[in-house]
Amino acid sequence: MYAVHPGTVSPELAQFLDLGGYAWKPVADPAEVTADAPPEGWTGAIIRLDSGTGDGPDAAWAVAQALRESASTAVLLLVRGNALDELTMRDELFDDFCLDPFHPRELEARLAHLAAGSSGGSTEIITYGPLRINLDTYEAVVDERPLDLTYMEYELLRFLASQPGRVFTREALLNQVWGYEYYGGARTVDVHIRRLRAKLGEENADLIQTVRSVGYRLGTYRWR
Amino acid sequence: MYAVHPGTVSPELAQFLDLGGYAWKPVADPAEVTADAPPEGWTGAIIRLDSGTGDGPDAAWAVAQALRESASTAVLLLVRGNALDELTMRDELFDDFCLDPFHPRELEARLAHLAAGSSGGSTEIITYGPLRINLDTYEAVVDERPLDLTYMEYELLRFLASQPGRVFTREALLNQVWGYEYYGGARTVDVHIRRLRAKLGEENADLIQTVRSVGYRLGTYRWR
DNA sequence: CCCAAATGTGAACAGCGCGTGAAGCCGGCT
DNA sequence: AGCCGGCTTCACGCGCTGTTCACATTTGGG
Repeated sequence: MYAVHPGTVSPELAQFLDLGGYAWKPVADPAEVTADAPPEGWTGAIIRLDSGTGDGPDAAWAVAQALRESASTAVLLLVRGNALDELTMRDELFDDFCLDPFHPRELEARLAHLAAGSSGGSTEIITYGPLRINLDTYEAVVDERPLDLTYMEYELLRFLASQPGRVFTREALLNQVWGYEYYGGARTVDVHIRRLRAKLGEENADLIQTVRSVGYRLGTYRWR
Repeated sequence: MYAVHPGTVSPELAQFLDLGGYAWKPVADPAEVTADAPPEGWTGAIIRLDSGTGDGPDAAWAVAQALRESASTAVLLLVRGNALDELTMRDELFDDFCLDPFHPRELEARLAHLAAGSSGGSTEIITYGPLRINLDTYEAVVDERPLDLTYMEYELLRFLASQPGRVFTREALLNQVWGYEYYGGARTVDVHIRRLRAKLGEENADLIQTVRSVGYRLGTYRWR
């Protein structure tokens, strides 16, 4: 079930949705996002960003925000060419957009792509080089070889991979991975890094790099 | 630096990229994805999916896969309207697409959206002339060449680059970079400056200039 | 042109950070 | 209770890295 804003849907869009077999429901304002939400949640959302009519773009953005924040729904914007500037600095409020008037096949492809879930926003699988971390199943593989990680090792690797290349100090790692109330030696991090490297194998041990006097990072350019 | 496939770039795309100030490099095949990768990694990728010419779509998909898997680069496809069917079932190989021929403003918006989505954190980068310092990854590059700096060298360079052109006395550098409680000879600064110049290379050694009887500074009016 | 101060250069020393192996410690399972 | 896997801590040694010194070179002034 797709949420469509504004409440008054253009004939072209309505025809496209009906002919394509999409289930949809108009959503007029942010309150209806939660009130009219189907039990299984929104499949996605199509929001027309039209600066000329209705309540203006602010209402559209409000609906988009409500959808993203409350249910992490994939949001697709329909924008007229002259409203492209509206998109800047609001990248976090939508996943994709389509120029309006739209080509039915393009819009169809975009909806399919969003449904496939491969958009940049909330991914369940972190991939970096030969490394792959499945956040749902708590599994990590490197070079298609599954890693048998302990809890702390997994959490540490996942955190490092969440922002590849960025250097984290031992204190930062202790705070973020172990928890803010943790008080213990910083060398503990070293030992876990060592085990991780060992389990990554000699080939990919340099995936985790040491930045002397600073901390560790999940490598960038230097591997291979 | 964007990766652009195929190697023979259409005039329209080349013009768009050049006028927009995008740094880009053609990539002919998957092998070049890693071989020609810039030190800091690809910013993104633009791949034309054209079923009619060249090596066909398979080569394009291969390049896309290499970019996604090796460096988790954001991939944007340029597709002609009649090639939209190619996209189905390959959602995991690209992040976004744009119909070709494209509207420059739409492509620009899509690239901006991809850039905003891929960079999870707020990456702070100091740029000065050929020099670039990434504060998050503790990496420094000059002329696209990565510098292998030690901790003190990096801290010193970062401090000098924080206020380009300004002259710092040795005492000021010792206080700000080494720490207020530091007690040591002022000549220590000279040695680090020397090593920095050496690692910057003969071409860019004059990025750090000596102001006799005063101290050192990064760059002059020539840059900026 | 000479001298002195300032800076560049090369090398050696010493301290420290990090990797490593191994030993404690704690909770869960049989 | 006894064992075991996993997290933490400790001690040791190596290699990097910062610091220092002696000497060469440059700069600027008298």
